[in-house]
Amino acid sequence: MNIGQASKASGVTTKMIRYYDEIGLVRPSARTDSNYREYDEREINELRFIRRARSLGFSMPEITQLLSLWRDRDRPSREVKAIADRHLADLDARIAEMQAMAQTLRHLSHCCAGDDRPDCPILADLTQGALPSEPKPKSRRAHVHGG
Amino acid sequence: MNIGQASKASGVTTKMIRYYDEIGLVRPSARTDSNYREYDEREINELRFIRRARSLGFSMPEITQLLSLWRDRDRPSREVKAIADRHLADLDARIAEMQAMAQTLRHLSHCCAGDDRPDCPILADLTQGALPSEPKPKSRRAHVHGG
DNA sequence: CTGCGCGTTCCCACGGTGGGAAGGTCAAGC
DNA sequence: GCTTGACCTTCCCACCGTGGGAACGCGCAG
Repeated sequence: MNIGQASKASGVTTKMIRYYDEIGLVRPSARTDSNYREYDEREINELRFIRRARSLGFSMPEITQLLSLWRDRDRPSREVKAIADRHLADLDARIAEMQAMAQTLRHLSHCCAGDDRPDCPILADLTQGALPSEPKPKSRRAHVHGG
Repeated sequence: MNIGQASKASGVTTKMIRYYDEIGLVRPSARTDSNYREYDEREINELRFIRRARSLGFSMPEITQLLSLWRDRDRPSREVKAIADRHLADLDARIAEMQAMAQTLRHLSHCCAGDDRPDCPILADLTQGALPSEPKPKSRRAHVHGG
């Protein structure tokens, strides 16, 4: 299978397949005399694996680990689970962060008349909002706007 | 105020202040003879505005619009609200997407023993998961993997 | 005048993805 | 055989923010 066929079979663009080759994630099993990449069923599956993993939000480094675990028939599922759980925690944190943004925005939007007049609580919030506000970096941590 | 002072006053790094200058978002009101950027109170406020807007997840294009509305004393709050609502919808969509990922992952993780054995529902999902899933390419177009 | 901190510009990197140019290859049709 | 067009190759560039750092200029204090 050449790259185009691999692309159709895996649902990964040729650009991305070349990129995965370049970064050493999925190397074609062979090259033809004329330097065309050749992929076999196994690599197609790896490509699909990556596609699926990306759709679950895994980063490339995580996928690299996942893929090497996948290739190792003797992996302990513990390791896979650890990666998944770490990613899950990360995902949850980002969701929480975005929900905080959304909630603030929802409130602000709710308070905004949205008419022809210039008075706008949204701009008002943006204007004064989030002053440096760290006169006492005592025990509190974890600002929304991270620094 | 030079860039360092502006940075302290606004909470925006000097790198970012230069970047905002470069893309024309916030230009220093003046330059000294020796080409140092000079910022006045107004620009410090704009910098803070941007910082706050970014903390709410607005993109640079959105901030560009927001900022020009902020500068216009006669803006209709309608326009501000429209931008905020669009961003909010975008945020909600991304949250939903990430929640779907998280839920799938949570389920998979839950099903994974996480021990020394190699059997792993997480890898199993990744392996076969998300087949191209187009048994009937009838009227539908718009492939995920575009040509 | 020297030293240091701060300013300036310019380039590079990241993560992933896509666009496109310039050139080689392959299969099909004449 | 030769042409054509689709496909392959590599290489560079862009995005969006953000940070790192080099090379060089400036300002203030000793």
